[in-house]
Amino acid sequence: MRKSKEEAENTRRRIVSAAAAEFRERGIVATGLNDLMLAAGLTHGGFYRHFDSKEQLVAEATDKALAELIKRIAEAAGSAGRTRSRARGGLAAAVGEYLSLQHRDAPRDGCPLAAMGSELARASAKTRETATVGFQKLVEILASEFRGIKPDRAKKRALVAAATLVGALTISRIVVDPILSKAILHDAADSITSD
Amino acid sequence: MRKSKEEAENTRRRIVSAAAAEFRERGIVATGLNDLMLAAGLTHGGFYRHFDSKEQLVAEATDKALAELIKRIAEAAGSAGRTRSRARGGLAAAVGEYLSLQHRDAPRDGCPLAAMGSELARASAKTRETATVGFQKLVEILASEFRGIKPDRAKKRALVAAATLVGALTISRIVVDPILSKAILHDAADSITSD
DNA sequence: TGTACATCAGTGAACGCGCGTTCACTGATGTAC
DNA sequence: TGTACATCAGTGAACGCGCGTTCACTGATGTAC
Repeated sequence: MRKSKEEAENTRRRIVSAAAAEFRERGIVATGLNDLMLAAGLTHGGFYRHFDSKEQLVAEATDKALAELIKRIAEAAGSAGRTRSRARGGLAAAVGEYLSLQHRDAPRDGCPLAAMGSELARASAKTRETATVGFQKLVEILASEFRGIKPDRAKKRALVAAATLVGALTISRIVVDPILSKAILHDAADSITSD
Repeated sequence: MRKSKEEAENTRRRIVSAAAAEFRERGIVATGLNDLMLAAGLTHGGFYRHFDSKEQLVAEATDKALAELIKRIAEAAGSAGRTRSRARGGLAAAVGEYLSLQHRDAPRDGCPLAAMGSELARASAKTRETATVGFQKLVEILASEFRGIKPDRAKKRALVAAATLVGALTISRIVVDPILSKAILHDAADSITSD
C-alpha cells in the first residue's frame, strides 16, 4: 500500500486544501478529522503520517487560506490598478473583490480572518503567528494602493481598511436581513475608497 | 429537591450568564453543557428543565451579551456626550470604550460579535436574528453620536464604524505582536472619530 | 388555617455517538548490494 | 541490471473521553379542599 513520495506529497496537499475549505465553512472546532479525511478521499487512520496533530493542520490550513486570499486581492488590485496608476482604481478593485456578494456567500474559498476570526483568536501561537504575517501582507497590499498620501498615513489607512473589511464581511454573514447585509458591504467599500 | 419559582428563575439567569461568559471566552462549539452547568453551580442533568436545547441557550446568551454591550457603549457615549453636545465627545468615548485594551483582554464580558463572530455566522436563524437586532441598536447609538451631518449620512458612517469596531477588536485578539495589536485598536479609533 | 396531594427543580446514571489519537497490518516503493 | 529487504503511505479497528440529550428518582414547593 505504500505510495510514492510524489503521491504522498500530493495527498498531504489535498488534506491541507480540504481542511482550509472545511474549517472556513464549518468552523475549526466543529470540523472532525474523520470528515476531513473523507473529504480528501482518504480514511482517517492515515492522518498522522502527515501531521503531528489537528492543531498543526489548523496552522497550515490557515496559512494556505491566507496565501490564496492575498493572491486574489493582489491580483484584483493589480489588474485594475495598472491602467490608471495615480488614481485609486487598484484599491477599489481590491475592496470590491473582498466585499463582494460572491465572497460573502462562499466562505470556503474566502478570507480565513472573516470565516474563522473568533476561533483564530483562541488558536495556537503558531497559527496566530501565521495569521499575523498574513494580515500584515494584506495591509501592505492595501497600503500600496493608497496613492498620493505619505507612506505612514497610507499604512494607517490600510490597517483600518483591513479591519473594516474583516468586520464588514463577518457581520454581513451574521445578519439575517439581506438588504442590511448588502448595505454593510456596500457602505464599507464606499467608506474605504472615498476621499 | 424542588426549588421555589423565584429560585428557579434565578438559576435560569445564572445559566444564561455563565453561558454568555463561557461562549465568548472559549467559543460556542468548544463549550460543553457539563462545564457550563458546573460554572453555574449546578449539575448537567437539570439543564433541560430550563432550555429545549443548547442552541436555545446560545440564542439567549447572545441576546444577553449584546444587551450588556449596548448598555455599556450607550453609557460611555452618554456620560461623555452630554457635556459638549455639539461636538463628538460621545462618539470618542463610545469608540474608546469598545477599542480599549481592557475590552480586548476580557472577551468574556465583551462584545459577542467580536468574541464569537465567525461562529454566529453559522448559528441558528433565531440566534442570528437576535444578533441582527443587537447590531442595529449598536449602529443607532453610534449614528446618534455623529453630530452635524445629515441623518442618513450619519447612519452610513455608523454602519461602517460598527464593522470597523468588530473587525479591529477581532484582529487585535488574533495578532501575536502586541505593538501591532495596540496599533490596530488605536488607528481604528482614530479613523472613526476624526473628521 | 391545616392537610393531602400534585408539581417540578435539580441530581446523577445512562444513552448513542463522534471526537482526536494510536496501533497492527498491508503491500507497493525505495534502497543497498 | 537484478535481487533482497527495509521503509512507510494508507487502512480499519480500537483507545479513552466528552459530547448533547434522556430518564428515574428525590423531596421541597405550590395548590386544592
